[in-house]
Amino acid sequence: MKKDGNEQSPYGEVYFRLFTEIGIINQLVSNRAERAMPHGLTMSQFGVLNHFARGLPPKPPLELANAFQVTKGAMTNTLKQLEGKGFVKIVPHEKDKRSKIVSISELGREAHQHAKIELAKQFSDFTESFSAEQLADQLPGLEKLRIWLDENRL
Amino acid sequence: MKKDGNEQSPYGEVYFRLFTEIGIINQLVSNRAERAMPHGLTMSQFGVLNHFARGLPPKPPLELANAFQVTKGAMTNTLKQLEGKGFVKIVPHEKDKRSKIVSISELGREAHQHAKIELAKQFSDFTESFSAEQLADQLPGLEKLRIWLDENRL
DNA sequence: TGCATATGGTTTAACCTTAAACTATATTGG
DNA sequence: CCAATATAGTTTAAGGTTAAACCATATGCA
Repeated sequence: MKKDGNEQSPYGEVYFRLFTEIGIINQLVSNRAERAMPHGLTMSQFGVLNHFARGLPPKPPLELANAFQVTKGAMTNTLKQLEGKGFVKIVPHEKDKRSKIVSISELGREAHQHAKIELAKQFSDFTESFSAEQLADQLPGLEKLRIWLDENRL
Repeated sequence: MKKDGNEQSPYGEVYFRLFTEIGIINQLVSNRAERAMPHGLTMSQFGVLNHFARGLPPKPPLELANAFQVTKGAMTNTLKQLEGKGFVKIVPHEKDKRSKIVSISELGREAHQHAKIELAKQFSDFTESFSAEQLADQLPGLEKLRIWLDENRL
């Protein structure tokens, strides 16, 4: 238990390094992925399409904003782009007139599929260099972190 | 080896999920960390201070831009902020008159130390919930990914 | 019922990042 | 040596994000 700010404490270093690694990986992966996106999709837009394409049910913008950890304003913008491209449908909420319901369109499903193919191409050199087992081994630990961080947001 | 765009292939799903987890964790961690930053520091600015505070030698802006995977323009901005706060010193490169050399100042070291303390506070609930071993176990695999992605940038 | 407060969504201003144009200095090859 | 090209850094415009102000509708409670 270090008492001053020198903070060379082994434990502090470990979680600090872990988050640093994750930050760098995220940067490098996003960088690659962005460049591969078709239809002028941003990662945020792809994220929303992917959410619904995975089979999750239609939901209001606010729920999407929470799911993706962005502000309502950011989601308004993302959805406006997607709607403009015809990739999502946005209809008024039947019970709550303040709210809306977002769902993916057929065109949106096609765009998502296309985007996944482009992503697979963009990462083909990666997928050739790492085995599925190698990657799968990392997943449970990361999921634990993600779930905890998600349930303990400040 | 799937042939169409359905892309439900187990392998595709694994690396996709891995990157998704990393993206979410990064978002949640950045969110927390941003709010804890003292001195009006952004994460980018803290990153630069941290780089030098870890003992790495003075270097030109371009090297920093490469190290952090941002454009030269972004680094120009980050360094301008840091210089304005007196946290880094920027002097002309002696041999190459196009270039400069960035180093951390005493004030910068103090700010970095302060920031690390605030970060530790902000993540105290996290550090109480995960053991150092648990986190350390994740590191080697992530480092492998990071190194590969860094060496194989597009 | 009706007013106070909370909630969903949009808008605005400020800020950060990128890509690309631009300036200044280095390097290269004829 | 000098013209062509490359490199370091700055600037600019466009776009995304956040926080906060702002509507409109809901909810709670006297």
